[in-house]
Amino acid sequence: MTQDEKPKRRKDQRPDEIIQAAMEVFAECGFANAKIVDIAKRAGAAKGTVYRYFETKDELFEAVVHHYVSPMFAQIEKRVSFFPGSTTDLLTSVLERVYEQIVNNHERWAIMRILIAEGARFPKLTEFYHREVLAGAQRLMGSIIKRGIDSGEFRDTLAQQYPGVIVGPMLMSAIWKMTFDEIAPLDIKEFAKAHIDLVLNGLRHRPEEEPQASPKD
Amino acid sequence: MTQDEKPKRRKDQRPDEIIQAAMEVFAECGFANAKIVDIAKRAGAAKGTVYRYFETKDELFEAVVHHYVSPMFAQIEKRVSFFPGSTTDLLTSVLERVYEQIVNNHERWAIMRILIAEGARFPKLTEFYHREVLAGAQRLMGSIIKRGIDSGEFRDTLAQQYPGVIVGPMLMSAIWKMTFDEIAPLDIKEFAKAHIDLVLNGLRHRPEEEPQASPKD
Amino acid sequence: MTQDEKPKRRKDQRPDEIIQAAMEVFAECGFANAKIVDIAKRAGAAKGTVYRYFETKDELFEAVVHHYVSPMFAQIEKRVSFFPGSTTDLLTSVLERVYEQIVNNHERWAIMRILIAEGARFPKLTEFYHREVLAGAQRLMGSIIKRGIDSGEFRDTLAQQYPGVIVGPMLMSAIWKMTFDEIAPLDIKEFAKAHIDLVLNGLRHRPEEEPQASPKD
Amino acid sequence: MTQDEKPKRRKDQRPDEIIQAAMEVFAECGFANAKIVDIAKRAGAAKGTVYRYFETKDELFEAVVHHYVSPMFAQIEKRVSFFPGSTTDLLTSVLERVYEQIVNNHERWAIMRILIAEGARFPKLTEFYHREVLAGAQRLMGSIIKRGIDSGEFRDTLAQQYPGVIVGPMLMSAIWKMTFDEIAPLDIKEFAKAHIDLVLNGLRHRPEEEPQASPKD
DNA sequence: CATGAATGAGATTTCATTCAT
DNA sequence: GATGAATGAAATCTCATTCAT
Repeated sequence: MTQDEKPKRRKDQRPDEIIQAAMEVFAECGFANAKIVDIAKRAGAAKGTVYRYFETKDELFEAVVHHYVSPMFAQIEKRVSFFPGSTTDLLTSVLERVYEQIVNNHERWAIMRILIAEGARFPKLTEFYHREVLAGAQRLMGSIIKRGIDSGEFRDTLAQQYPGVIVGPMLMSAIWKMTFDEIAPLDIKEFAKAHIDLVLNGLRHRPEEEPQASPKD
Repeated sequence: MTQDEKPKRRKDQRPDEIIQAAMEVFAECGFANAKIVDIAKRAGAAKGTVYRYFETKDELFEAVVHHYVSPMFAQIEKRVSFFPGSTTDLLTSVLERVYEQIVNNHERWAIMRILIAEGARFPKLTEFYHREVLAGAQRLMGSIIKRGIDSGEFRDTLAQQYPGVIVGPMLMSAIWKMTFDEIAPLDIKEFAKAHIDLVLNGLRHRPEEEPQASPKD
Repeated sequence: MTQDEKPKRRKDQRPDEIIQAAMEVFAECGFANAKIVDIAKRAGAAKGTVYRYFETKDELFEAVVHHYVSPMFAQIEKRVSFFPGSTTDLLTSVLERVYEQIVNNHERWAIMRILIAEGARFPKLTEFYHREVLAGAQRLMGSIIKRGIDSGEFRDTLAQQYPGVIVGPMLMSAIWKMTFDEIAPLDIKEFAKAHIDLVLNGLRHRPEEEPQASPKD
Repeated sequence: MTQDEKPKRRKDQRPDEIIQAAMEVFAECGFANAKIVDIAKRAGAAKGTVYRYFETKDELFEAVVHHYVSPMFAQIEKRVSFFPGSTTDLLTSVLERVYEQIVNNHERWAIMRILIAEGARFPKLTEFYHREVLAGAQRLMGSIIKRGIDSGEFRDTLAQQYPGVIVGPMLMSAIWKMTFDEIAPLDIKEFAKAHIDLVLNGLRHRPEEEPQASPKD
């Protein structure tokens, strides 16, 4: 069936508008406290309209996650493979980019917050999130570290298998922003600097050590 | 005929039993999805009994937080000031100890998870948590790093002012345990090793550099 | 297909239907014993529907009071000022009219009954009722008596300042109707006669007396 | 040890103390809103103690009514039959006495207020109240008026059969005191004066009329 | 398609009543 | 007898979901 029989006035922006509104409301209220009415209102629609596109609240939440989560590290991953400079520069650039997203793409982190909170109720989503985001992040970090090891810049550390030790502070800063920032504001730029400095120094070879082979002394 | 069908209730355990049951249910379901009936049942009591001790669900949650949160870093902080060895050993020991708590004191992290999720509804609690736990953790980490700098072991880094970059991975592992462990199990021991290795190397002086803050001499 | 199976709901009758049902149930049960479900059922609606229009039971009660209370003496007051006959006839007519309302407008008196019972919980409503009904009644009675005094028909009595002494028996009969009528039925018509006779004789000049307040002596 | 740290409970004051406390709480809150706990506390006892003496809240309320209601007009009735003076004086004295009770015996009127409110739930009590109080009041008033008619002081009016027209304003003032006094305070003394004046004048013969029932001669 | 009134399951909360100590 | 912790029925209120217009 062709889709242009009836030229739609709005094409079909409606679902997207709703997803966006839902994202906002979920981010503000969490899943359980978000009310469909509020989502509808924020999308400039009526309650019933939401149900034309999403059968249940759960399904709407799933749609939100799918919509906002997909393209996070995939993009970066590609650029990484063509990055010309040193791995130090690469890692710096990647981390800086992600920190920018913490400041700018508030929503993405909000999703993680909700999954942290109500993951038990959405095992499928949790898995999806893991597959789409976390696994990607791990792979990305792992490959960067490997690149550094291969190039002789980085030591051969366990960090390669546990990239969470690299990423962890970012998660912390994101959560802090969302939860404690009003009580104790966090200067993300400086935090990022501190983080990158720590991580790079933590990964780098110590000069007296032999590159490549780093037997414990 | 023995009388242990109904285990005797000592003095006034009831509130504590309820708090414990509540902790468990909150940890499993989050705040919004936890049902008072379930908490009561798990405490071996009836709905109404919960309300004898806690006027509202909110108040019960507050009690849970207050009960489980108090003595986290305060203890460690004292021991730190008397630690005889090198700061490297000290930091290692502290991190290891906290990682143990991630494995053993599941509940404490569950509280943070709920606060992350519903902090907006409990600003007082969020503040309380920050004051009792996070501020302590920051102070602790800050003082350890300062000790290392003063002793000449550590570089004078921004990490001193942003201890979150040290602690971040721990938070990540805790959240991972609670949220993604079934999908992708995390070996906390190894993770801890990777973390400690990264952090120590990240903080340590690189030999070619001049120690920036030599021990006062 | 017939269309009268379900009587059409015109525009927005729902709130009014609910208010009416609520009035009935409140009148029968009092405020505390009235159950929202019963009100809803009597309005041919479901529990939740009541809450679409009235946020709380209290608010519903307020709406009931506001709806049934407004135009009680205000109307009469206007007609009074144009009444052509003697004040004796006027007072007689007014009292008769109000007695008719006791018989016919059961609801209005029911409201007073509830306010008497639970006034403490609804100070705003009590004040509203006083302002809309009682103050009006007092003003009305006061002005009628003054008219009679000015015209020389009535003595200049304290009753002018305490019109409650005129109206009191009406209140009594209304309460009696609602509370004791099954035990000892009251013939309101005769009661009214007795009342009017007593009051008129109580107010009238005794012939041997000099009219105490002749028009501007 | 001193003797009365714990005041000795003579015989069994307990039930009476509870009844008194209940009276107070019922008067303040109405029946439905009165809580057994509060009654117990005010009686200086524990919840359970109330149930040693009164099986249910309803029964307690009945006891309260029985206790506070019994001896209201019976006493007066006897004194009336021996009153030496004129019926005018008698009626004046009776009304004055009852007005005093409005001011002093707040509780008795509170009972009526509750019966007005929740009479439907307590038909037995309503009947009891009617029998003990209202019927008595009617009889009393009826006999006084008859005495006045017989003595030639009063006209032979319908008021004899509807004594509510005499008593009505008292009820009104009592209700006013309990419900509207904070909004518009009522000077009961003056109100009583106005009432008595109206009633006496309303009952008295008008001189030009032939006494319809002349004193036996 | 869009709407929002209507629904009712389900959650919280209250409090009369019971009963072991 | 007295106590007050425990109980659970019953009421209020919320909100996801349905469906007639």
